[in-house]
Amino acid sequence: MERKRFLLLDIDYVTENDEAVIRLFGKIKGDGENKSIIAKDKSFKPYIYVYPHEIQECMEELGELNLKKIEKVRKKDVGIYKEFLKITLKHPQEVPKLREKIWSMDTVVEVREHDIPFYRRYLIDKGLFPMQEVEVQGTSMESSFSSPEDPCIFEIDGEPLPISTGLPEIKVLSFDIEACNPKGMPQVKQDPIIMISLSSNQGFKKVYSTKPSKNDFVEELSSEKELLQKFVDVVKNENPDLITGYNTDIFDFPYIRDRAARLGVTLDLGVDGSELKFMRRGFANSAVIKGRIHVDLYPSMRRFLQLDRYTLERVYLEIFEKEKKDINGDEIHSCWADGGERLEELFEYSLDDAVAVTKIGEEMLPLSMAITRLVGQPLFDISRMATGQQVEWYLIRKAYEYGDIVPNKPSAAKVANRRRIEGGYVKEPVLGLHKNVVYFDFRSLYPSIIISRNVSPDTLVDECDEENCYTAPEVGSKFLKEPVGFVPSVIGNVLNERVKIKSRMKEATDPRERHVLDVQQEALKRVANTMYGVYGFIRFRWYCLECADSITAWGREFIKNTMKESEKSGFKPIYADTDGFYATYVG
DNA sequence: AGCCCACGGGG
DNA sequence: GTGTACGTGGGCT
Repeated sequence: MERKRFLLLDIDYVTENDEAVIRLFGKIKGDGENKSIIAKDKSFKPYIYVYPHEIQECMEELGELNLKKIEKVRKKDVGIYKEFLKITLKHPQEVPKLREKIWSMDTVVEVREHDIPFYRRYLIDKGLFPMQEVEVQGTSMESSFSSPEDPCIFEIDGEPLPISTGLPEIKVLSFDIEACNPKGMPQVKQDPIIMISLSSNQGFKKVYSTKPSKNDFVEELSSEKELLQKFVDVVKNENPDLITGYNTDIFDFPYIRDRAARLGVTLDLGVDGSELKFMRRGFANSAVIKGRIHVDLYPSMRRFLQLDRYTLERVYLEIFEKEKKDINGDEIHSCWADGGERLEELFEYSLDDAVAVTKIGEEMLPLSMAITRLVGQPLFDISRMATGQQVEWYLIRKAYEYGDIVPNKPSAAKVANRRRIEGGYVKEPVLGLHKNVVYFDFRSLYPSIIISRNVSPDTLVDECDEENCYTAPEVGSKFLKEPVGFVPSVIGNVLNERVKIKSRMKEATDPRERHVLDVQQEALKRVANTMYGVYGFIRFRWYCLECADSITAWGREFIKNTMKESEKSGFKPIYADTDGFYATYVG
């Protein structure tokens, strides 16, 4: 038996001999080493929980189904211990087939944790975190691929071991394609791809095109087919950990896919030799390359920045505070047709776009990776998730650690019935120009209210003696003082961890280490500040109207009291919103 | 006011 | 893939 240690980049499962096999995609990093590994684990099985009316009868009824295993387990459900049946199945795809059947049984109240994707379940149960290292033991297998960067195929025997270390250097390759149409947006049926630009965070800069240039960063290919083949070859040769672009889910990759299909080019970009594929994520598609993380920076930028528009130019200006050179979309066709100096400009613009994406990635990816390492789900998923969903998956992992059973996702009917909550306190501004303005910041108000008032679905009670509970103003909801609720406990740990990291930051002398810690504490802050939101978002598992209303009620009270208090010290409040208030000092 | 539907980014 | 965005703003009834 041998051991392998690698950076965990991605995870999925495949079916081999009717059995689900988890695949961990990683990189063995060392002195300039950039070797891919695919570690397979055949031992993990899917499972769901069943809450029975009467446990013995239910076991008997379930026994008639062809299940792998039925066990009695005790799990905490919204603060109360209950006996559940844990049902192990043979294959993840049995879950959607069987859960309806089981749910409709007379002996069954409900089915729980039936909608947690298999690879996510694996990460949670094994305590693994993407973008961290993992150590596995097992056997190296004969590789069946013949790509230049042949991955090591490894069969896991035993438990994978999470290793807590710093983040090794990540290799990022960004790309951008150009295609043009005289009348507007290029049409995939008629307009070829005219150039593909690639830029890496390790100095790679190239434009491939079907026209020549006097610039030496441009390489001419004889046809569009050759151009696409070159793109595939470069990706395989560079073997990046991450592939980034801007709106690549919606534009670049679908365009490449359709042109490649017409021209007969195989887009075998995956580490396992698999082809580029598309995943339905709701209404939009995402482009998936197995074993490499495709991060479309566009959805990430929508989350991280608060802007009126999210064009690459606008985002670039926001982050770097300078303009990026830009060619108007309508002009691309004439630049291409005219040739000469205008074409040279187009080559430069195209490369500049890819380089801009690399630069934006260098600024923003560290935060995405820190959130990935905190939440513990793949970067591919994290980069496309709303912050509320990130928090939900963080809580699902914590629920597993705490021995709590996860609430079900609400049905469409339930979502429609759920009410949105009243917002924070807003005081209309006193109009005019004010001198000596100060800002009282309460952004961390909600997390601290959740902790200090123990606001959680599992501490919410109908009736309680005044001394044993906290009662929210206006709404009157009551929360037990003891024991510490699930969400308050999780937020408490997040904030404690953040304090620890901040003190480590103060001690750190290496500016790079300080930066890494700074990004980590930022990720913790974001998760803590979003966490109260899970109570108020109607489609969330931990939705709790009373909790959400109580938090904002306490928040309003707190802001108003603080405003009143500040007046005693000579301040005059002029404007307040949810997060704090402005005041002038009048003495 | 309430409902429906289109839109975002990309060239 | 143990799946099916999301929030908003305009036009219309």
